[in-house]
Amino acid sequence: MMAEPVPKPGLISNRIRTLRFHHGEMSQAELGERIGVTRQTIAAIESGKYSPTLEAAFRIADVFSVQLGEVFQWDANAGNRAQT
Amino acid sequence: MMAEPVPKPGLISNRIRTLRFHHGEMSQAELGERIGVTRQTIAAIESGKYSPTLEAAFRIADVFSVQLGEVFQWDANAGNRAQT
DNA sequence: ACATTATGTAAATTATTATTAACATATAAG
DNA sequence: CTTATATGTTAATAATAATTTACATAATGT
Repeated sequence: MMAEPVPKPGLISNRIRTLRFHHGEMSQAELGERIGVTRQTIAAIESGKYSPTLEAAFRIADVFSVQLGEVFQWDANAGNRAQT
Repeated sequence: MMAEPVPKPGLISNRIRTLRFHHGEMSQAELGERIGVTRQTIAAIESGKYSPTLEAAFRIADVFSVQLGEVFQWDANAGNRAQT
């Protein structure tokens, strides 16, 4: 045994990249500055390496003037889905 | 010097307690079971000791069949408010 | 009185998110 | 070619969330 050396595909997806481009091609660095985290953190969140804290999630939605649910989507059924 | 031995009043408030009572007086333990965390974690989140992970927040909202924003409120202006 | 359930809270440990620093590639500008 | 910007990625460390175990009180029921 011993598996999962991989990150976390995760049940939570996000639309950060799209939203950044729809907001003047905002860079990861600028978004990071605006919400108070580093650009590496934005990159990690955007690529789904891990999920942001609830506060960071609220702040990101605020930057784009949308609801939290329009940035992050949680798949309630991931995990217990039919196999094929 | 040396302050803040206290938790974190936090910019994020929640209505978990109210929602639990409006859903058949659901106990902290049951809510915890339903979303996959312990009752102590629910107690800590409910009392504002710290914020839940984004996934836990989505799961809690799902249990009560409401949007995440109806359970957790983020005060965008906390921190930079007028002083009386 | 005794048992059960719900909740509060604390300490020690584990897991996860975030940080800084570093080095990489790609692109556009001059 | 050189410079600057944007992004990808990794390692080591720090900060925060969650866990288990434990003990406490209050309320309810028998």
